[in-house]
Amino acid sequence: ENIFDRSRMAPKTPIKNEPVDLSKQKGCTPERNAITPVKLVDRPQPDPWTPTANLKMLISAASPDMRDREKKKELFRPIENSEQSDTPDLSQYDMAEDSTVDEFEKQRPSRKQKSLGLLCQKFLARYPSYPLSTEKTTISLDEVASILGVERRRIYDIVNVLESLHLVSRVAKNQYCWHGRHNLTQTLRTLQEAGELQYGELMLLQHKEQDLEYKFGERKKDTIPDSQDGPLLDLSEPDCTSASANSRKDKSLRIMSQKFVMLFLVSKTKIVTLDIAAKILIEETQDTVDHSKFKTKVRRLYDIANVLTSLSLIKKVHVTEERGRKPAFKWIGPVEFPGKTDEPRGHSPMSDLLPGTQRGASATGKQRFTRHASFNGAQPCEGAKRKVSSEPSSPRQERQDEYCSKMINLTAVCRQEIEEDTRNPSIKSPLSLLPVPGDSDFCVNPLPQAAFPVVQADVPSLSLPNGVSSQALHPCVPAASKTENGKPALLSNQPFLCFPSSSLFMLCGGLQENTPPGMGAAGKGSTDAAGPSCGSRRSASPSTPTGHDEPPAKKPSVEQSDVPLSLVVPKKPFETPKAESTPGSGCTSAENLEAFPLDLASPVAPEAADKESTKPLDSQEQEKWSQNKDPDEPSLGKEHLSKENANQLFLPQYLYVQPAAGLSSFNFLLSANQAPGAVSLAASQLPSLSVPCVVVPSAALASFPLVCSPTVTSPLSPAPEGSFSAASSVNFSVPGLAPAAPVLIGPTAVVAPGVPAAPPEPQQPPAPALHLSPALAGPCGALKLDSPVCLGHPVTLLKLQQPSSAPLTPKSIRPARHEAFFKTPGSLGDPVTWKKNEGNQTRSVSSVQRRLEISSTSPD
DNA sequence: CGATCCCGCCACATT
DNA sequence: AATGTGGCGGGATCG
Repeated sequence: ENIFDRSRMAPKTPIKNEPVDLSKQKGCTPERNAITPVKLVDRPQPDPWTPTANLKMLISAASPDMRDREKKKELFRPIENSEQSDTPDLSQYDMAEDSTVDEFEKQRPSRKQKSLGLLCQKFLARYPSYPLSTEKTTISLDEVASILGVERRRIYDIVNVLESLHLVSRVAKNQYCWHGRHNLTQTLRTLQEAGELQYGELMLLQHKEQDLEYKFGERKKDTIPDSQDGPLLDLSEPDCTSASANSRKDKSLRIMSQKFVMLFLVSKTKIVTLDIAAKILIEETQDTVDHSKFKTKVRRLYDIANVLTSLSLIKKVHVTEERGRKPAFKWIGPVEFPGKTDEPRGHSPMSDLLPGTQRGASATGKQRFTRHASFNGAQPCEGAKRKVSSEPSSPRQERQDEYCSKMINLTAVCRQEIEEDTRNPSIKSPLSLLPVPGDSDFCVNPLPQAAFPVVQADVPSLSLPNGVSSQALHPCVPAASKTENGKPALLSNQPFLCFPSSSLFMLCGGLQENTPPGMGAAGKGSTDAAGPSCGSRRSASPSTPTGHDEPPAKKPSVEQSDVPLSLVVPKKPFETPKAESTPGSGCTSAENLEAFPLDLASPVAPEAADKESTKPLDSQEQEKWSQNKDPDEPSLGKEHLSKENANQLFLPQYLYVQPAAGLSSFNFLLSANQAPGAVSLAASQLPSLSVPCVVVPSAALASFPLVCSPTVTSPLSPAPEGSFSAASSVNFSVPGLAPAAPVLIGPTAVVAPGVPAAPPEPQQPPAPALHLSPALAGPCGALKLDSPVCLGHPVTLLKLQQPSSAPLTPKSIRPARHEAFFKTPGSLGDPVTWKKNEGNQTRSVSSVQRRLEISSTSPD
């Protein structure tokens, strides 16, 4: 009702902002247009009394939806968009005018009408929840702001949150790409996994203390010299404050939003009180926490909560604790994500988003440059950039990591009594990794690379567990398969294991190229197997893949999952905390996510494949990535097998990559074991290159060439888009990487490919290098990679450090965490292997192995 | 009076 | 320097 008033009023208000210029708005995509026919009017200036009022009016006039909505709903509640609207408007208008006009005073729009929640609903109403894959809808901030009648600032609030869930991705300045909820499930799954890592323990405890927070020890990071992880984590966080160096921005709403969501996903009760969330999010500081800081945090949480409420993911409730009632929110979105779910990266799932925008990188917070670097690296492809001129991305990338996390205590969360609902026992399962595929084009983002680094690490750990899980999803996969005997198999199951091989595989497969990303959607996909095309991303179906969140089974599956995992799982309660400190790992969660896609994709992929294969739906997707995949493998043995496999993997196997086209001379060797990470990275990042790979059993590198198409080809270079996509994955593109990453390996354990390594900056050679051979580094960086170098080392792993990516690595960190989890007592076993530094990763591996009981020895 | 959270200043980033 | 982003918190409203 008020609304109307508003409208009328509007005219009067003086405007301040107002801006509205429609001019620019261009539009967006066709779809959009269709949807919203109107755009807006004109008029800007007016004389309105209230500032916004006029805008609103305009807006309303313009978009039917909005209006409806407004009226209808009050605030939050979900909206569906309906479109019904139109008609009414007119009438309204009229009405409005008549009546109120003067009163504006009274009526003022009431604060509620201007609430972010309502605004968000309006925003969401403008776009389809499940847009066709085919087109991408672009969103112009200016346009939307004017249409909705709000200042741009408010739109940023909404978009930032949506971006954290991958419902949109930033394409360029002032431009966002609407993805809808297709990938929401995947995103949530990823967040859940990340959340478990970070907060899992806490949750377990939850009840125990409420607030406890432990501090996680100090993060350790010690080991890691360089990188990334450390930094991220650790530092991370400061939250704000200081600003200083790290970008303050990094953290931001986006990250906060992801963390907030993570808390819900990890919580058994699915209810999180604001104060607890705020404490957790504040991370470190808690103790100290200034009251003001806390207050600010809460404020932000309200902002996020309003958006999430509009998405119908949460709802407000109150919990009564000892002290009394406290405001809280309950998760009402999907709870479980069966293993997979989507995967598909086909479309562009989140990964896209992530990478593209910012997420990817990350790395340290501080250096922003990195971004650039990354870009460079990544970019090579034109593709990437092509799209937007201004890409946004670069900059932000990093942020995420940053502070990842510190995790904290959440504990409390659960316990309280909630008013509304009770608690559910449910829960989550564990971890699976996510598969996320990346890809996609739409987003364009160049930066994918970053991500993967992390991945590896993580993956391993988790993965297995679920059988389900699998997240695999990914596309990647299989191709190669076989490389070594069994390995592949392994892959499938285990995440980790797989990597190596998988990665390779992927690469190989990829090589082929992918079709151009863009291609039509449908067409390409065709088969999986065949599919070289991987790239395409999307093939087809728009929605299918993931299946929307909704439908999916959310819960059902859930339960199952948990159990299985156990192995790896995280649970490690206390230890972890400190142990790993997790520095990095934890943090990254968000990033991870992002990262995941990339990485995961590869590694995981295998698994995914399996599942998928199983599943019907995915077929498409599968296709994509799979291209080659071998379904066979999937086998399912999953766990068991995997273990075994794993072992195998760990064994000294290495992969060799030959130089391929892209790289020129790049040769890689990966250790099978760790490689994963490495590999993955590569894959992810680089879109372009394809490299032939070979795996070498232990020693002999040379010999086998496996797979891969030697040539690469990738004419197109899908780089940009494709990169992730399955196809992409396949290829290695190294471009970016190459430089950055040094792939090389260190003789021993390397640790980390993932984790540790991450050098902060690309540019620098990573110092981290812990192991890397210096030489390599240099070259690599350059891009050029000299392969030779690498080769030299016997063992080695790869690590890529990417320049930009490097930062990314941090994400990897996560893995570390895993380690922690894993960390078993014994892990230390190999001397060599585990170095401290690497420890993390390595360790994790080891532990894993252990779990697996692997005998593996060290390479060589 | 506490819970919400709009509003918009202003710092930082990108053009 | 202009413009895009978005942290942040005062203080107005709501309940």
